[in-house]
Amino acid sequence: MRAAPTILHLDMDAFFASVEQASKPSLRGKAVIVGGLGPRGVVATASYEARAFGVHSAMPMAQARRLAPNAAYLVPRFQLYRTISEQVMGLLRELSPLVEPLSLDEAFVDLEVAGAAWDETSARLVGGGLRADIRRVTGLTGSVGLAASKMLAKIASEQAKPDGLVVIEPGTERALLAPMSVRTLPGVGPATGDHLRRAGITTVGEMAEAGEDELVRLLGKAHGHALYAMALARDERSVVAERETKSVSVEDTYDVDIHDRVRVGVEVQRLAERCVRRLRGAGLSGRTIVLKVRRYDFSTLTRSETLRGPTDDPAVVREAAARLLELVDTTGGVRLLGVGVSGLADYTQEDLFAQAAGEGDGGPGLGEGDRDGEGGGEGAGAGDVGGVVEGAVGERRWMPGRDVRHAVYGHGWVQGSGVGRVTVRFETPGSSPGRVRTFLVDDPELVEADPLPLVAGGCGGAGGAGAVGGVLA
DNA sequence: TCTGGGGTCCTAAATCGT
DNA sequence: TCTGACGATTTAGGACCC
Repeated sequence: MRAAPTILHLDMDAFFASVEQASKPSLRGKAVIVGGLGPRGVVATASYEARAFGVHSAMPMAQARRLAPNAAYLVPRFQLYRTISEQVMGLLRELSPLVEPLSLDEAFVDLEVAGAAWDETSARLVGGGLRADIRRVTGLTGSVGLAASKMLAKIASEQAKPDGLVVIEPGTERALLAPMSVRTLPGVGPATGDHLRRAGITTVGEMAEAGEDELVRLLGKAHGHALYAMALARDERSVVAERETKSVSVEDTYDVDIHDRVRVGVEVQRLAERCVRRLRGAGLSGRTIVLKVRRYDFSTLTRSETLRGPTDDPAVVREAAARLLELVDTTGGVRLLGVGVSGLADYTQEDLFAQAAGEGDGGPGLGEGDRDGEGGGEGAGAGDVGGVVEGAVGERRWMPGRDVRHAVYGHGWVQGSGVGRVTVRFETPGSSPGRVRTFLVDDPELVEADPLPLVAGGCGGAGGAGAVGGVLA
């Protein structure tokens, strides 16, 4: 292990919720909950104000509504989050070329290889400067952890939250870790945590005491060895900038279980097509097709088939998925269906797709495939892409949180809609909290709009992140 | 009103080739 | 041809992460 705290972990604070608060002044200081709004939605992110009510990520939305009935409930806007995330990652890459994003709101940075930091003082300086830059460029706060390994840097940023910076000094690691819960270690989730607890092990110190052989006996070879090393604060994993994709998949949970076998088949076909669109958008093809079925009782099964060679042909994937569906019993109903492709290869078969795709989805535009599927499972299976969905009767449904523009009142966002009306609050990131007005859902003066930059001046100091302003403008 | 969506990695059993 | 050993690959499931 290195001798100085030169691995940095950044974790943006309540990222999705914070972005929404930054773009909607009336929500600042309020409980904001972002997640799927359907009957089977779960919380993606809760603002710190909402956490005070006991709401947290992965909690069923229904439970969140009971705990915080007056919170603002919004659907995620991944396109916007991606844009902000790019700005932040751009700042990280100014510190070092070795940046490993873990998700939209988290990343590791190796400061040592870049010579950006070499001891505690210089590391602290870099971390503080980064936090200031993030606030200046995005208007948001992030927490920074600095330590000699990935695991410890991540634990440090956890302790720093919210809006802080923590350095774990080399030499102090084991003493720091010893009293902590085993659940602190990466790789110890609910199942492993229970397993260890039944063996009388609840803290990291007890794990280290138990010894390597005992952990291997309890948890298996790979897991046992890995966790024993972690318990001793040994973690040699390096920061890796580019990790290649191993699989691509799409799945939908339906608002109500599907019982009709024909309908199940139709859904599987659409999922297969969506999956291939994403696959192609990434310039990939794959050999193994996987069908995933979650039944009415939440039991989940997968069936897979490996082809002779990689494909990105929608017809081939559709047919494989259909064959796999024949292997599963869906009586009783299904709540989720998914289609995935793994065993990925790096090439695309140029012309096969164009032939098979035929008309309908506008052809194989690059990057296009990445845009769909993120609005959360639409129960009726409507192919929702933006925030507005055409209902069966041709009536527009406005998604809460969506940005809109009104010919007279200007820029605002959808606060809620129902019984033919839509309520809009008119405000922008730079304005003071705005007023609310209600319109008919089909008011022609009301149109969808793109999000505005969170900070005046748009792309700020993020050198080279030229696309940012364009997307937001 | 119980429990999302997109991934990664590991294990174990079955299967296949030599 | 039968039997066995051994490794690689396929398949299914589970745990974990954000």
